[in-house]
Amino acid sequence: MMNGGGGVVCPSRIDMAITIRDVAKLAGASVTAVSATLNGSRHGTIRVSEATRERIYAAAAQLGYVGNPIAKSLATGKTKVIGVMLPYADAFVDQNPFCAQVMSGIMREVVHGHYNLMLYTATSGVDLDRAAMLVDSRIEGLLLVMPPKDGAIFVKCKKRNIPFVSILEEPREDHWSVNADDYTGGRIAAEHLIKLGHRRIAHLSGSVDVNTSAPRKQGFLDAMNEAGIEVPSELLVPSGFDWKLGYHSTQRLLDLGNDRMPTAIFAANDLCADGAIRAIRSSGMSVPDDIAVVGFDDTRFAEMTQPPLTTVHMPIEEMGELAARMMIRRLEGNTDIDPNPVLPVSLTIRQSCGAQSARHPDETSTSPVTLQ
Amino acid sequence: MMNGGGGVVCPSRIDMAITIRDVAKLAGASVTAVSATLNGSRHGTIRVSEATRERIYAAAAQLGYVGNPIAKSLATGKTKVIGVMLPYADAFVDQNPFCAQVMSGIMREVVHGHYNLMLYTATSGVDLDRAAMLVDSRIEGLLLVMPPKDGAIFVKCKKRNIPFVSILEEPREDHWSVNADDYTGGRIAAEHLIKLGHRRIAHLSGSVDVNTSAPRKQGFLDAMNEAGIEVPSELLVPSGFDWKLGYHSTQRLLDLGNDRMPTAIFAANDLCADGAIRAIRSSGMSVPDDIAVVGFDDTRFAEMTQPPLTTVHMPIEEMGELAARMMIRRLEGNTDIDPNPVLPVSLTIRQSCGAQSARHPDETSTSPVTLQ
DNA sequence: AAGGCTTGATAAAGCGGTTTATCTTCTTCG
DNA sequence: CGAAGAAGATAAACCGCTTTATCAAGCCTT
Repeated sequence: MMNGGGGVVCPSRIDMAITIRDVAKLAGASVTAVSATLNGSRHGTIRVSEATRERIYAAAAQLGYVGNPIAKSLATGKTKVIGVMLPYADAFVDQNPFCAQVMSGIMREVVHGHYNLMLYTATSGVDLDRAAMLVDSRIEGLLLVMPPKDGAIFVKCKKRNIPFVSILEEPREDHWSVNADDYTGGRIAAEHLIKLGHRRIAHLSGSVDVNTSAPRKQGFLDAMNEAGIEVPSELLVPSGFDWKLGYHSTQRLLDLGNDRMPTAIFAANDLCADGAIRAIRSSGMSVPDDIAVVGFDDTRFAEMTQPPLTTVHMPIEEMGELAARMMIRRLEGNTDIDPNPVLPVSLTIRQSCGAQSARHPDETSTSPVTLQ
Repeated sequence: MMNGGGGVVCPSRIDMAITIRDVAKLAGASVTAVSATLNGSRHGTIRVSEATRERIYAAAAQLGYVGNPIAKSLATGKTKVIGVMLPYADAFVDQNPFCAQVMSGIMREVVHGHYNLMLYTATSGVDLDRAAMLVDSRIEGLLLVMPPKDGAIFVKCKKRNIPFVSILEEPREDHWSVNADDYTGGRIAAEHLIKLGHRRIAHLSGSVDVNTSAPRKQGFLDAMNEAGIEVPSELLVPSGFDWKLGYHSTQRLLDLGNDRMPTAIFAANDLCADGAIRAIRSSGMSVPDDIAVVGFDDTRFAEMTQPPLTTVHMPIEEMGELAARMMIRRLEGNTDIDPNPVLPVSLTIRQSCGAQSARHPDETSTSPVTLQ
């Protein structure tokens, strides 16, 4: 022994946390034994007797040992961290609760699976793809919320060999994704309005570079077509996911005059629908009496419009949850996973479509009717 | 060359990324040289000639070398990761853009400082303090958004020696925090309403366990007092930060009858103010003509109420930004930092107070008037 | 009694970086 | 010309943990 040969051993590690060696020393056991015990892993040849284990637990407790996840990660190659990439769109993220709700779902599942969550966002001026460069080997997998079509980010993930699941991206052969049935959503919105007797129904469509816009529109058109109703092009207004866009688009519809104006509007999403409602009401007309409005998403915001919004319900939190679960199962070697689940949508009926009478706002949100 | 001598070198590390050793070998330099070069650190005795550096850069580029942050963290003791702890309150987080806006600010600064962001949230059923247990040595510092009063989380951070900055927590000797001037906010809201001729002004106060509630109320009371206006207790209604609470509290005020009903309401926050507006309008009265309403926060949501909300402006994103900047500066050894900054507030005048006439909704939000 | 399991335990080799200590050369100067 | 310094480079220790060999008994077997 004699403390020989080893050179200068730092005598007092200042401000250093308790290490596994400290525990081993105090317990009179080997580092190996401590590691195996504390990880509960009956590893290969490593066996620890009950007595030793007791001493190790006691020592760990006494020292207040909390391992070092960084060292663990380096040794195991696993970080237990999942990344989430959020789109940046100022008003969108701040005004639309969609992302917040997706995050709620993701968070729940991530915590449940004992993972941690690293957040990435494109900041103004820096786009999603550049933000993707920040993604490094700190994370085991990446969840992409509403990624841009064919973004360079996919290429980067593949090159770095980081598995990813995107939320709201058209299902693709080589991508894992979680989607809602936008097409059917468009259909049931249209069918509902048709059933209520509407014939002149307008659609405010979402921006073309967002994946959900096209199928929602197509579902709407198909339903109209099947009902034998022709949709004049003046009622198909390119709009967007912002309420101001919805407002202006609707104003244009109102400008068509009494005979050509629609009696109902199916909007790209809830925010857009809200814009429509505002435009209608500020022109002195009533929702739903003069013009009915149906939205899409059924975010928390939909209960707050006046009147409360009838809207296509997407299971938003569930989508976040599912994406996270798929990722975790994949990371843990489970191969029995549907790579492109499409979640069903339904119709949440509140007052903006006229199918349900107006009531006090605090009652409405608690008991909307759900169809389909 | 001959690939000789090295003993059993694993010939094909499957799925392994390029390491610093690979670069060194290809460049014909030492690992030390590569590390020093790539970090730009002219470390103590380590000098690298221009020629060698060239070769190293070339080799790194050729191999597509992207270091391993985990290994780096283990070696340096720094992770370049900052944690953010968000409060969990379902509707609150999902409906109120406050947290989203704070996060925007934080994110901007974190990215700018070349840090990464780890997100923690209390999930339903698991409270903030339990969530704090998840906070481990992966992070260098923690930002707490609206932490509970005297939460166990503070104790834990201190025990683990993790520096933290909280956003919206009463300034305390031993805590770093970023706050807005809630007290003055209460004052200017009251003063504004008084100037507009109101005498019977009600206050819907926030829940007592939130730090901002008391000073906002006190500022309001002091301003009223200084103006020589007494505030009957029936006009001081305990409410909360949810619009439904605001709705119900306001209904109670309306039930007081014409002579005792307030002519103006100062609400705890924007959401609560929205509830007040709804209650007033659904009882057939007008905002601001019958009753004026002023909110607090000036979140993005304030532009969306009908009529658009006059509200006390808090620099929300700036608060997030500042908290993150304080943390980063602290982590980098800068000691010249005010540990308890209080940011000034102002009054954003829109239509709900009657000081500005109603206009089209899309114009209003772009040009609100700012006072103070 | 020698060999074969099983049980309990450990030293030591990574993981992929950083950083210290040491070692050549090559200048430069008294 | 010899010594001191500077420049350039590197081996090896270390960060804290996991995991693979390897070893030492103790207990059966045949």
